[in-house]
Amino acid sequence: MDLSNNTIERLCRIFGHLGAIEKTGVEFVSSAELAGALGATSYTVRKDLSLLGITGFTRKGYEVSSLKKELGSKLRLAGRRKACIVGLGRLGSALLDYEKFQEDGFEIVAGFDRSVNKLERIRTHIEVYPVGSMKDVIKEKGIEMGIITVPGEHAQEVADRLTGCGVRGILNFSPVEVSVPDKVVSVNMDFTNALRFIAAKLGG
Amino acid sequence: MDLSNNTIERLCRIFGHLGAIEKTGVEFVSSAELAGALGATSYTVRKDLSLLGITGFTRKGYEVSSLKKELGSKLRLAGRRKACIVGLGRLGSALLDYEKFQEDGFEIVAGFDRSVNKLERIRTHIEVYPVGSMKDVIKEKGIEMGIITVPGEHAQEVADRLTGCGVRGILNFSPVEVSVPDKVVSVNMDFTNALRFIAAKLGG
DNA sequence: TTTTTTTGGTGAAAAATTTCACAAAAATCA
DNA sequence: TGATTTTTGTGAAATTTTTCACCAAAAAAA
Ligand SMILES: NC(=O)c1ccc[n+]([C@@H]2O[C@H](COP(=O)([O-])OP(=O)(O)OC[C@H]3O[C@@H](n4cnc5c(N)ncnc54)[C@H](O)[C@@H]3O)[C@@H](O)[C@H]2O)c1
Ligand SMILES: NC(=O)c1ccc[n+]([C@@H]2O[C@H](COP(=O)([O-])OP(=O)(O)OC[C@H]3O[C@@H](n4cnc5c(N)ncnc54)[C@H](O)[C@@H]3O)[C@@H](O)[C@H]2O)c1
Repeated sequence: MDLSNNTIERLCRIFGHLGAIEKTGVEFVSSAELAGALGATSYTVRKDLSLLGITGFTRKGYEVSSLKKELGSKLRLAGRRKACIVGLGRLGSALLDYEKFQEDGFEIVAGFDRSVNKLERIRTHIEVYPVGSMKDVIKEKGIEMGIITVPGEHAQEVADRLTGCGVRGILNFSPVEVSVPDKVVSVNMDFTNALRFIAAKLGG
Repeated sequence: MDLSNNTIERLCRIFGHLGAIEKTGVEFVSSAELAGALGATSYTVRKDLSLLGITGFTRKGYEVSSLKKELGSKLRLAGRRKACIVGLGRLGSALLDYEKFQEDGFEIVAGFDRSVNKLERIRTHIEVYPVGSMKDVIKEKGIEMGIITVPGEHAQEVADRLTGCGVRGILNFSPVEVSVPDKVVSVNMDFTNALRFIAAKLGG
């Protein structure tokens, strides 16, 4: 099964949205409702789901809890994944303590910084380490994903280090696009570029 | 001229990358180099630029400074834009003091929170206000863009308020997709979904 | 000077993605 | 019961996006 990035992204959002629906106690959701919450069309939602072999019920829609379960297992979002954060400045330390990642199965189990000063000062219940111990900590804790929150100048160097330690997924918050080996999945979240995009769409 | 979102997004990234090249003093850049830095192909870069009527020089590429200038004016990224942040918690207050937005022409000129406590405690040189004064402040300062960093439950309400005050661009950091009037541009940055996407791509 | 190489520009082809159209199934209604 | 409505599932059509092929221009090399 070979899903496009667009499809994967939408399915992940559906998965997230199902969590919210679940809390309301609603049992069934139609493709049109999902589409509305996603900014997509009902066709697209149905097609995306059918690509995974997921089917709903005529005249009822999809059963919320079983859809969530199926998506979770088909997209491998059900298990727990361990992640670390490199760069414990303003942004990195905010992320370090964001409890909601836990709820979604993402466990931030370590923070790294090259400044001993930062490490000493930081107040968190998550263990923090100097970058030197990255290899050991990542191996030992079985960390799969790395979050980069260092200045752009150091982003590539950190990405190299992370992939060198066996990390296969990278979420990069620096404005510099990092290049990674083929097998590694990397996503860039460039806030400034998001603002540029908005400005460009606004025009005038 | 009707550019696709993909094209606009790439052009914005090129614009950002040109800033970095400019600092190195390099005068010309080829479509292949830009493509490399972007994770695109040289065809796409050339086509994107040509859609804007931007042309380069045979055997030299594009002149960095004039390309930046042209992109800036064609995409309206050259001027200064004023933005505000609503929700001054962990993330919002980190964004409030992120100086680099300034360098790119985005001026964060106000912060809003509904908690008086937060407002009193926050240490920043940017003016902060209770949400009640949003309308006045936005009008008075000419704020065009709003950044939402409140909990998901309040995101839609804040988006409504912002658009009600005339804000036309929204960058939403909450995990809840907000719906806005047609004329308003909104971008969602859902970190958890980015992690989900990575996890789904990783598989196993 | 002539040839070769590099790089951009662009219409056409190919590929990918989205939308559509409609059959089928089930709930609702008359 | 039988007609009607609603909603899924999906192959086909339409649209969009990307890639390709190849020409022209200019620099470099011969
Ligand atoms: N803070 C924001 O609101 C914000 C907004 C948009 C983008 N960003 C981006 O996020 C990244 C982090 O921003 P920030 O404001 O938190 O920066 P910051 O300067 O506050 O923190 C950066 C941290 O990274 C550490 N560091 C630097 N080089 C390192 C290395 N090689 N290995 C390990 N640690 C290293 C520093 O010691 C510091 O603690 C930057 O790339 C920035 O552009 C931040
Ligand atoms: N902190 C993170 O690292 C992080 C990571 C991922 C996503 N997010 C998302 O970003 C958003 C902010 O996260 P946070 O951790 O900074 O939250 P937070 O709880 O620290 O801060 C939220 C702030 O919003 C204010 N607020 C609440 N309702 C409001 C309203 N209606 N109008 C104005 N202000 C209001 C609160 O007073 C508070 O100061 C959330 O949606 C969260 O899911 C945060």
